[in-house]
Amino acid sequence: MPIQAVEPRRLYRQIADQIRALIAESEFTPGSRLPPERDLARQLRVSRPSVREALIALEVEGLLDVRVGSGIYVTRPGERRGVKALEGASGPFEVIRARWMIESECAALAAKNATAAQLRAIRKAHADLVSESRRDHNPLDADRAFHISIAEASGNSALVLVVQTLGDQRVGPLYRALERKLEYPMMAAETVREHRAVLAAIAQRDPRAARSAMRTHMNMTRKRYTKEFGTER
Amino acid sequence: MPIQAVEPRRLYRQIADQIRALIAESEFTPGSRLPPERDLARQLRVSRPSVREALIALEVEGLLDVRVGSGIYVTRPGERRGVKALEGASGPFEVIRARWMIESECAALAAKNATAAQLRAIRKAHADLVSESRRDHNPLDADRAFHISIAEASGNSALVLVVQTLGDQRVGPLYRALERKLEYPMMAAETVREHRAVLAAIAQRDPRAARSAMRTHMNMTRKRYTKEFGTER
DNA sequence: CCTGGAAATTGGCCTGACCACTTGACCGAT
DNA sequence: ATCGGTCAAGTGGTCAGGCCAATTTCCAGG
Repeated sequence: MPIQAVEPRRLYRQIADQIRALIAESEFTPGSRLPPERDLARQLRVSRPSVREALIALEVEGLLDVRVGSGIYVTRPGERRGVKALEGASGPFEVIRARWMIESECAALAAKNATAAQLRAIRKAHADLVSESRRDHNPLDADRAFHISIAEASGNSALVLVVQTLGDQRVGPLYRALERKLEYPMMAAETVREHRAVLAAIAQRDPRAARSAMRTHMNMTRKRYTKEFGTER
Repeated sequence: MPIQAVEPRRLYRQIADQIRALIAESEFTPGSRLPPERDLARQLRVSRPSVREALIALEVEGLLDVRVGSGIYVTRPGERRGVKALEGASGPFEVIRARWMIESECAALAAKNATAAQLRAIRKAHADLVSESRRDHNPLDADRAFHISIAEASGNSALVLVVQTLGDQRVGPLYRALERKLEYPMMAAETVREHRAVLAAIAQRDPRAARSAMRTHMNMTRKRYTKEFGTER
C-alpha cells in the first residue's frame, strides 16, 4: 500500500461540493435561484469571497448561471455547457455522423452485455422519452438519458463518457438554430418508432439488429436535419 | 440580423482569457510557475481577489495547478483534467477498447479525407513522437498529439473531441499505476513501428489498411497492458 | 395604463489585514 | 558528512468591510 499524498481540501471546493450536492438532492431545482451570496456566506459561516470562488467554479462547470443584480440560477440540464462544449462547438452533422459510428457499436455491445437491471433502465428511459415526446417541445433531456442508458449497458464506462460528451454538443448555437426549426410532435412519432426498434433488438440480445437499428435511427435523424436545414454542416 | 444580447465581460473571465492566451503563446510554458498572485494583480492593475477568481476558473478547467505556499503552475497537456475527467475515471482497458473502436475509424477516415497540410501535421507529430520516444520516460504528450492529429485529419470535429476526451482519461489513478510499470525504451520501439504502419497506410490513402493498422496498435497496446498489469480492468 | 424615478436588493470589485503553508538558508548535534 | 531543528521570506487562503453597478420592485404622476 503506497503512501498517499495528502491533499488539503480548499474551502472553495468544499463549498462547491456542498452546493453541488444540494442541487443533486433537488434542494435547488433547475431554473431556481440560489440564496444571495451574502446569505449563503452567513448560512455556511464563511466569507463572501469564498462563496464567490465556489460559485465561479460551479459556473465554469456549467452548473450555475450568475446574473449581475438578479441572482444565481441553477441551469437546466440541457443548458449545461461543460468546458469541452465551450471549445469550438461541433456541427450537428458532424455530431450525428460520430454518433452513427459510436452509438451503433454501443447498441451492439448493449445487446450482448446488458444486465437485467440495465435493460430495465433502458426500458424506463424509453418510457420516459415516449411520455415526454407527447408534449410540444423537444424532449432533449429524455432523449439524452435514453441514449446514455444504452451506452451504460455496453459495459464500458469510457464509451459512456464519449456518448455524454457527444450529447453535450447538442446545446451549441448551430444545434439550437437547427432544433428550433423541427416540428413536433409529428417527428416525435417517427423517432419513437426508431427508438423502439433499438430497444427491441437489445431486448432480443441481437447485436447485429441493435447496431442496424441505431444506425437507421441516426440516418433518419440526419435526414430530418437535412430536410430542415438544407446543406449539411 | 436579430438584436444580439449584450453580455458584459466579467473581469475574472477577462483575466482568465488573458492568462490562457499567454499560455497558448508559450509565454508561460507547461510545468512553469506563474508570477505570484500579488504580482499578477499589480501587473494587470486589478485586485488580488479578482486574480484569484480567474485562477479558480483556470484551475477548474485543468489548465493550472495551484499549490499553497509554493505557487501557480501550468499543467502539462497530459496532466490536464477537464471537468469530465474528474467524474468516475475509466479504466485503462475500457479506454483502450473504446479507442480500438473509434480511433480505427478515425484512421480510415483520415486515409480518405486528409488534406496535404493535415498529412504533414501527422508526419510532424509522428517525428516528434519518435524523437520523444528516445528518452527514458513515457512520451504521453507526443503520443496524444499524434493520435489527435489523425482525428483531425478525419475531418469531423466531433471525433476530434471524442479522441481528446479519451486521451484525457490517461491521467487517472489506474492509468498512472499502469504506466509506471511499463518499460522504456524497449516498448517504445514496438510502438514506433506500429505508429509508422498507421502513418504509412494513411499516406497511401488506404482506409482499410489504416483501420487495420490502428486496430493492431490498440491490440498490441492492450497486450502490453495485460502483460504488465495481469488481469484486465 | 404607462412611464419615470426612488429604494431595496443583488452581484462585482476593491483595499487591507492576518493566517497557514512552503521553501531555502543556516546552525548545532551526531 | 548527514540529519534535524529553527528562522525568515515569500506564497496562497481566507476574512472583514466598503463602495459601485445592475436588476427588481414599488409608487407617484401624467
